[in-house]
Amino acid sequence: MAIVGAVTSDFEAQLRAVSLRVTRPRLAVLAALRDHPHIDTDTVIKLVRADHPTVSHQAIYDVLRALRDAGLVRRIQPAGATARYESRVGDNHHHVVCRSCGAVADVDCPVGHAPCLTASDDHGFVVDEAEVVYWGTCPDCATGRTTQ
Amino acid sequence: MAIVGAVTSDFEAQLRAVSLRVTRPRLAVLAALRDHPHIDTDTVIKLVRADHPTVSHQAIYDVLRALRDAGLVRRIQPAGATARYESRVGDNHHHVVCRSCGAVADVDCPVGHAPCLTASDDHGFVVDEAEVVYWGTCPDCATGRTTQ
DNA sequence: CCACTCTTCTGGAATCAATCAAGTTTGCGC
DNA sequence: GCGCAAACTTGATTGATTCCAGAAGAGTGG
Repeated sequence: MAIVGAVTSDFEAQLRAVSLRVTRPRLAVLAALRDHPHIDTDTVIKLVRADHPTVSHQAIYDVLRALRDAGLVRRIQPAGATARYESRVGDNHHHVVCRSCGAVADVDCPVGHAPCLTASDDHGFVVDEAEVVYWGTCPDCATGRTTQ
Repeated sequence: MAIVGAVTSDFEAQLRAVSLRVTRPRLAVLAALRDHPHIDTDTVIKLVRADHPTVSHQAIYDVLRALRDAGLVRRIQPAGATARYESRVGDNHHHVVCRSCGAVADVDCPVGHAPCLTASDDHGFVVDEAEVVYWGTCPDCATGRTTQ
């Protein structure tokens, strides 16, 4: 598992770069986010416990919050769904969400930096980001309708 | 309060138009939504109980769901906040949300019909709506920072 | 290499929005 | 008015998330 080792030390560097201590739960969470682009909290807990059964759910919440505050991960929360996290940050991309199964896919932002849209009337708000959620039906749900 | 009576009968017409029974809780919820453009569930309960103290919270949730299913109100749920409802529907407008106090304001959509944006790569999804949330700081929080 | 300190993690309880279930009331067509 | 189905009341329950107190561990200086 030389590759895993190499990637783990990469995670370590990421953590040290933002002055966060390097702990097993944090490395495991980062690995889970690398392998699953749009992952919800519950799945993070399951994946982390596959390798480290003793990790508490509170640790996961703490880690995710710390990583979010440090800017290493982004939290997305489509209406009516539980929070999801993704490790792709910094390019201001958007998401397309399936109404029936909740699947999420990335959509590149043509502009690439925030805010990529300007409001017609901002009511005096200082807008720094425009978040776009495309709602629709994913290929699986559209064709087969078998997948739930 | 002749005006109130007139508006109440307007609500009554709205309900009948979508085959919903006219009940006091429903009229009270519609009145609350008319007076408060972006209202959360808890505030709806408080406002309705000001006039009808016996109305249960379950009734409010039922009414809001029925009105949403009927298309009379829209549910918006910015990440990290509780659900809010608005009675302005049908014009596909968007919202600007304050990061610090959660205030919401309407932003007109230049296109006016869904979907107003097209994804650069839709991953095979059939997109029917593009929801835009502008994140920023409202005038109160930007200047005084007193209103928190 | 060891001790110290502060951050992080563990385990458990609490909170809050929202939903579910059972029984009662009520709008509205007849 | 009658009766039925929709809607409401009461109360319990779920599920995601947060709070709290004490234990463990990471990083630092000796």
